[in-house]
Amino acid sequence: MPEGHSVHRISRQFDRNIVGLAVHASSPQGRFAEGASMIDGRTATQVRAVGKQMFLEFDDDVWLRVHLGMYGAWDFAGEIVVDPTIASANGRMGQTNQRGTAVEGAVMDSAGENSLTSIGAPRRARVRVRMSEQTTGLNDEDLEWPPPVVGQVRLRLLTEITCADLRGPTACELQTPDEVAATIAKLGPDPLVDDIAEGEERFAAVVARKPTPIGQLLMDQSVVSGIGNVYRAEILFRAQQNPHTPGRDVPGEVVRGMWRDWVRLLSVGVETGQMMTMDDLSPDRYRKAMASRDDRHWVYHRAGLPCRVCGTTIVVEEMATRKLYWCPSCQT
DNA sequence: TATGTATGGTAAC
DNA sequence: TTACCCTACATAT
Repeated sequence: MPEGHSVHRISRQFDRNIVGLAVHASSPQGRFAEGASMIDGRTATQVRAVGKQMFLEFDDDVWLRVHLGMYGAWDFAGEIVVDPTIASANGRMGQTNQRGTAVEGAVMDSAGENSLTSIGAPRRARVRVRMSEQTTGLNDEDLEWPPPVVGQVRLRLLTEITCADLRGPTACELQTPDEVAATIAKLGPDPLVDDIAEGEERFAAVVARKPTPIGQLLMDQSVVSGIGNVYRAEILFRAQQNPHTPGRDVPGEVVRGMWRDWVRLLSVGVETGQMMTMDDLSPDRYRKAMASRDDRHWVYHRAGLPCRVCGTTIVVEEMATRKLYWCPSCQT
């Protein structure tokens, strides 16, 4: 369930647990057997996340490109270094098992949001982690090593102590350095990869000459990286923009404002693991939001419900084959 | 328990 | 334009 923030979080986990180590690679499902055999035995040397794609480099200029698509997921298991920000976003993560034998170091309790966050440094814990917005604690059956393969695992990467399983990706392939560069070159700016000011220039320049509706441009990964259907709807609402306005007709300062908003939202998303788009509310708007319903979004998935700001019914329509939610009154 | 939908993108038609 | 990847979750039964 990844928009850009998820991929950057996954990349962090690879950086902490895989990079610098030799891996045993396999394709239990069989569909990436050839690629896995090419990786097998090599050392991971660096990881990069750009937009919704992740690139993992191995010895001898062998790169793995992964795009999770809609269903893809990485599951980490074994003894992993837990990112404190990831731990803080998941109350159940790092839970000790009943026997209490499998956990090393200080681990947060089942209530979450305590020790790991406050320590501010990664700790080792033996856990099973789904790299989306949910994690599971440790059960006795998870102690088996290597972990039993469950379901369709396209690629398994094993170090001495860590297991990373990839399921259901849209893309999982090996690339040469030139191919990696070409793939990245086709992508629009990513606030966590590119210089913020340069990214703003690139984004604004492209939007300024496009007749395409701004609602489509925000989803176009060659225009800006990492924005998906949720962030698109929310950014448009926060900027009070009609999704149908041609890019070139959106005031330049508004376009730049949307980039800067994405910079902020992505940062929040990476730190919290959640697409929180109602963060910087004015006190008045905040009260209204809290009074209406326990939800994280302004308009996403709220078709038929009253706008949190003006009460107008939120509408849904198809744009670029995806559902677009917006407020016809606030977004003009 | 079964069904429908989804945060994405590519390839085949 | 459609199939597909083949998971997770919400909702219906």
